[in-house]
Amino acid sequence: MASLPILQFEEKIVETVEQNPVVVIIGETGSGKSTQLSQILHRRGYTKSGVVAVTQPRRVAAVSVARRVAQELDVNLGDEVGYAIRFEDRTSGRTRIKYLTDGVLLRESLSNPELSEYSVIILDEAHERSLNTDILLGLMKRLVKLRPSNLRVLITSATLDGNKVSNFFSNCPMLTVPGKLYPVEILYSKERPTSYIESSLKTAIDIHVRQPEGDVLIFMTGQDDIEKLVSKLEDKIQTLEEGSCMDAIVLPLHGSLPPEMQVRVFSPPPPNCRRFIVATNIAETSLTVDGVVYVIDSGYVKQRQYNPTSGMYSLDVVQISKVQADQRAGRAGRTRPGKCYRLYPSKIYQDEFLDATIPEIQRSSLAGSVLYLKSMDLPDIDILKFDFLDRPSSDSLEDALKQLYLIDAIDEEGSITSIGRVMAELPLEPSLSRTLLEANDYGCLSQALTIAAMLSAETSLLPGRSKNTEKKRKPPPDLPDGSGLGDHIQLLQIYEYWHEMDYDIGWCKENDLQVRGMRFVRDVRKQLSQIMQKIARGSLDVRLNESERERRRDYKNLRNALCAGYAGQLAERMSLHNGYRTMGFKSQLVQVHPSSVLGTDDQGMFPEFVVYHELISTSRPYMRNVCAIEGSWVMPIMKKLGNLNVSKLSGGSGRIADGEEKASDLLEQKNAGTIQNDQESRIQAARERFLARKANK
DNA sequence: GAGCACTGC
Repeated sequence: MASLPILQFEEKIVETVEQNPVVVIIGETGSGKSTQLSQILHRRGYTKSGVVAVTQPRRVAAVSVARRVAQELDVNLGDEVGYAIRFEDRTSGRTRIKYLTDGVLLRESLSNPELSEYSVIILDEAHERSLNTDILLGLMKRLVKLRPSNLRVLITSATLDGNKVSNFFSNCPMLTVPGKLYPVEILYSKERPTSYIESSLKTAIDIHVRQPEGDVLIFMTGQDDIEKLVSKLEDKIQTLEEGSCMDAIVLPLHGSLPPEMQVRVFSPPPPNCRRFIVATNIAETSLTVDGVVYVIDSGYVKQRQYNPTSGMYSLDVVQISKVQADQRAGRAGRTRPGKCYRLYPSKIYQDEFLDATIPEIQRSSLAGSVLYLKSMDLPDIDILKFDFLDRPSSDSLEDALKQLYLIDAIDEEGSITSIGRVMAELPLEPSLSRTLLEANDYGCLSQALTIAAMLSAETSLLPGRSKNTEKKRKPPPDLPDGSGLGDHIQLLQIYEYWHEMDYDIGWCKENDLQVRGMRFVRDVRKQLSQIMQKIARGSLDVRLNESERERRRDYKNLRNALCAGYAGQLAERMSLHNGYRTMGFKSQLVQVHPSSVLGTDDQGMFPEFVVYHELISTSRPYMRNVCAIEGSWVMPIMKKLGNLNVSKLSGGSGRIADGEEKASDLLEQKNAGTIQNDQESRIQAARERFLARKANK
C-alpha cells in the first residue's frame, strides 16, 4: 500500500483541498485514488465534522472498494467504513467513510438537498459521465456556494477532460496523480479493415504465433460478432501445427452471458496456455481481467441513444472516443508492459474520435431526471437553465416536460403536482410510477407493483435467443400468454405463477427465466411495496381474491391504470392492416415487436388502441411491450394533448437565451408554434375518426 | 417474424 503513487501527493492534496471548495483530481489507472483519497481526508480530520462520501457509478465497485478500505483501516465493514447501494445499506452511526452509488447519493439529496451529513463528497469516475453523476455535478456546483465553509468536493476525472470539469467549477485547481500502469505500445493499422472480425482474427493469430505468452483481450461490439469471432478463432487454432505454439482457449465475455460463464475469465488459465477473451465494452470498465498483455481494439462500441423529437430509442454501432480507446489500451498494461493493436489508423484516432464519449445525459430520455430536479424544490433552479457540464438539448428537456405534463406530474405552468411529488419518490420511470398511483385508485395496486418490478428487470428476464438446436427441440416453456392482452399482462401472470410455485428457482430454470433477473424483480417489488405502503388503499400481496375478480374482468382496471401512466405512449391501429400510428407529439408508423404476445381477433387484427413501453428502432421502428386498451379511455388523453403549451410548460420565458442564441431561439419558437398547430389538426382528425368509428358500432 | 452495449434508484 505504501507504494501507491497517490500517497506521495498527500501534502499537496490536503493543502489544495484546504484552500479550495472544489478540486479536480486526474487520477490515472492504478493511482489508488478510489481507496486512498477518503483515507487521506480521514487522517487529516475531515471526518470529525461529517462523513466523507465517495460515489461510484457501479454497485460492485462501491462494495469492493469499501471492503478494501475497511481492511486497510482494520475495521469491520459497516462500522467506520461502510457502503450504501440499492437494497443494501451497510452503514451505521459510527460510519465516517461511506461508499455509495451515484444513484443513492442523488436519492439522498431528495430528502436532504443540502446533504448536510457530509463534510466531503468525492465523485469518483466522473469521466464515465453517468447520468446520475452529471446531475450530481450540477447540484454540487450549487451546493458548494450554499455551504462554502463546511463542504469540500473532489471530482476525479480523466486526463482528456479534466480541464472542462475545472472550467465548469470556476477554474478550480486540478491535480494529476500518476498511475501505476506499465507502458503499452500502441500499434495502428494502416487503414480501416473492411471486416473487423476478419482483421481481429488475423491479428489474434499473429499474436499467438509470434508474441511471447500473455492473454489477449479483443473488444467487439456485441454478442453476434463475439460468437462469430469465437468460433472462427477456435477453428483457426485447430489448424495450427501441433507444437508450433502454445495451447489456447477462447472465452466469450458479454453481459447476457449467464454468471457462471462470466466468471470463467477470472479463473487462472492452465499452464502454458494462452487465453483469448472476446468481449464487449463490459471489459472496458466493469470487469477487469488479469493476465491481459495484448489488446485488440476494433474502435467501435454499441450505444443506445434516445431521439427526443421522435421519442424513439436506437441501438447503434458508433466510433469510440479517445478516452475509451485509451482506457481499452490501458487494459494491456496492468501486470507488465503490453501492446495494443488498434484496427484503425492513428489519423482516425486523432481527427475523427471525439475526446470523450457523448455523456449519457445527452443520449437518454430525461423525464425521470427532470421530475427529480423539480421535486427538489430548489428555488434558484429553472430546469431549462440548470447548469449542466454538458447541456442536454432543449428538445430533450422539452420532451421531458411534455411527458411529465401528460401524466399529471407537472401542471400546465410546469410546476410539480402532488402526484408528481409521490412519483419522484419511487425508483421507477415516471410512466410506471404514474401507473402505480392510478392503480392505487382503481384497487389493483398489487398487480401494478408486479408489472413495474418486472419491467425494471425486463431485459434480463425472458430467454434470449438461443441458436442452440438442442434447446429448440425442447417443448415450449409452460409460461402464461398474457390472455392476448399484451406483454404487461404476461409479465404479471409469469410473476404470479412463480409466486404460486413458492418462488421456486427450479421452475425459473425449466422455463428459461433468468434466475438473477427474477430475484431482482422480487427485491424491487418489495422495495416498491415499502414505499407505497403509506398511501396504499388495499393489500399489496401478490395474489388476492380481488385480483381473481379483476382477472375475470379482463384486467380492465389494471389496463386503465397503465393507460394513465403511458398517456404519452399511445398508438392507434391502421384500419386495414396491423401497423400502428403513434398518437403522441409526433405521429409515426410503427409495428408491434415480433416478440410480443399481443393477441389478434377473428380477422387476425390487433386491438384498435394500445399503449407501449418503448419505441425502439432496429431493422424497423417497433413498439416493445404493448398492452391493449379500450377506445373510450383515449379521449381524455387526446384532450390533454390538445391543451399542451410548451412555452408555458417551460416556465413562460422558457428557452435558454444567451446572446448569440437568441435569433435561433426565436426561430425555434416559431417552429414550435407550427408543430403545435399540426398537432392540433392531427388530434382533431383523430378525434373525428374516433367518433365515426364509435357511431358505426 | 426479429434480435438485446452497459449501468443505476
